[in-house]
Amino acid sequence: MMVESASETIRTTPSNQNGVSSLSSQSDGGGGREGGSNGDANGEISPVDLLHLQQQQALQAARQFLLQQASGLSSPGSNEVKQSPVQVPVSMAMMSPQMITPQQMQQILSPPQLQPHLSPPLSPLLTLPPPFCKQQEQLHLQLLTQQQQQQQQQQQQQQQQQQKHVFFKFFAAMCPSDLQQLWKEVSGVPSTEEALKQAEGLDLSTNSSNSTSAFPKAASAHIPLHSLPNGQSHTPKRDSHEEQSSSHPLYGHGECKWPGCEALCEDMGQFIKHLNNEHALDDRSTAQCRVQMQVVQQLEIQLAKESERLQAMMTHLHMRPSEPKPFSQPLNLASSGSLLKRDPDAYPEGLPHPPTSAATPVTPLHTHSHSHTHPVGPIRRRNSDKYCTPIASELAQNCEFYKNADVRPPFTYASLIRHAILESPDRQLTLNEIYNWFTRKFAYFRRNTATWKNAVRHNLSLHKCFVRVENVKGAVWTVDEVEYQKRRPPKMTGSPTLVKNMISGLGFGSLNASYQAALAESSLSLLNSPPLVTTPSAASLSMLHVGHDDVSSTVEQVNSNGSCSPTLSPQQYSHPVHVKEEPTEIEEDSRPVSLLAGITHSLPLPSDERDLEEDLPTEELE
DNA sequence: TCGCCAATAAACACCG
DNA sequence: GCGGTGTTTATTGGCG
Repeated sequence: MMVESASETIRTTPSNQNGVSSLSSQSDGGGGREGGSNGDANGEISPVDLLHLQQQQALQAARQFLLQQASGLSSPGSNEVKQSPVQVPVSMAMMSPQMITPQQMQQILSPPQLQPHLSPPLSPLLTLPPPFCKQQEQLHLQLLTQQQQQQQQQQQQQQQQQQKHVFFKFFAAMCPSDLQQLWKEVSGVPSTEEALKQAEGLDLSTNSSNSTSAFPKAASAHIPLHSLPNGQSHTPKRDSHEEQSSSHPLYGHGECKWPGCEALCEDMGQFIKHLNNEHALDDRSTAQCRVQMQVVQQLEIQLAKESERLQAMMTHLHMRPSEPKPFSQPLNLASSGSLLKRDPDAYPEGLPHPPTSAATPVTPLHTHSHSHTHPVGPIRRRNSDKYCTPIASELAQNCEFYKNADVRPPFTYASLIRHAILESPDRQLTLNEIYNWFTRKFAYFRRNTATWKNAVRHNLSLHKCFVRVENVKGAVWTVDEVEYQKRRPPKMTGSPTLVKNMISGLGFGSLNASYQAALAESSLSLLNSPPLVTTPSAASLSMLHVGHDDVSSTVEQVNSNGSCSPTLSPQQYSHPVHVKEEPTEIEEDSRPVSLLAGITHSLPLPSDERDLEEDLPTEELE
């Protein structure tokens, strides 16, 4: 086979020690991504416009609904059972007919009709265990409680803007005008109608016109005692009143809860009369219901988004929605999967299980759809290769996760080795350094050392993309990027879907939309990275050498900047292997050198038997 | 079912 | 002799 002496494998290129390595520190997580798109949109709400008015009313109702849901006030109905609100999944709560009170709306939006509007990611939420629902519920509660406390204690406008930011973030899916309106109402900035009513002294809430209490009356009034975390006690003065009067979903606190109405009604009879008179089945009511439907739909969209995010998080944590695990428990992520059958000591006795992401501050973001299916724990398949997972971005986003969680990274050994080498300043590592990188970056590789080290050595020897170079200190391993890109090229041409993914996902300096979105969701400002391959040749090579995870490698060049470890500039990343230095060191700080040029530099290998079956696929360069 | 590929295990050689 | 390193082969299993 590949019987070649060590000297034959040594490939030396007169390269400088340009391991100068632009150690671009991880770009500070920008955040504020939503600031431009969502928060700044100025909702021009014309008070004259009936539609806008109705929308205002609907939004207010949505606010109240949200607060009700968050506070666990399940229903103001007479037979209301004060049970823990977390019993009801949020998605189900969203579907509560309270929201669409009029019967005609219930007819219009029967559950079967609503189903298509619910995106699939909702399903896991529906099956979420109560603890998880509790957590989400408590998140909402915390958000609300924090808002209330802060607003009650502090009057600083800056803080209000912060909360506004949070709120906008939460309702990122809603249109800006709606968001602004929602915030306006939630933050207590009265709308014209509210201001009018408050001026008339119709507001019975305790905060009435208190300028310091910007929190909406509905929020303070609807948060029950039992649902507050930490035993905080909100004692709304209306509790007794509420219990008495809350016998109709649209009636509470002595006033009509019809969106935007807030008409005072002494008792239920008066309310019923008011309801029949003012909110009869007419065009106006129907339009208001329509607006309310839109509000609900937007909330559902937001819920779907959040659910999708949740599912992605859970998927990344290898939590099956149908097989939920409490967050407090360490995720035995390596305890299932086919490979584990051959992994007898997945959790060796006495070996402390590294904390999982539940304990780590970093929430890993997994952007791969395949994560749903691939087995947890040790995996044989190289997901990164198959699904073009950007290893660098994955590692950049979840480096802390992998450091702490005993989770096998969804990458092949080859990908990891390559990443380790390319991540090094000199793009060359000794075997021991590769070992150290593995153990340093992945908690998973802190055990079974014999196994994976053997695998590393095996991969280093097996794959032609890894070049062993005799260095002064000994042997170091480098990456022949071209060889790496050339791995399994025929598969690509034969796989239309993959090709399609490549094309759609590649592009010069651009990531596909979903990936961008995923990145945008992350705390890393990866998109602030400099453009991709700068040199045309390199770009074309990266584009055309679309091997399995070539997209990943291309994307990696961008995302590596977001890595939590020393990273490489795109040029460096795509730079061909820069092997050991020669005595005749030629200053060749040719960062922008193309991959094509790199071929001539680092791939002489005329008699390299490792390249037997390989010839540079010229057709790929077309 | 088959082929490809990666992971795993193991054997062996070389070297300090 | 020992351990680290490197190479090679065989086997297994996932996946298209």
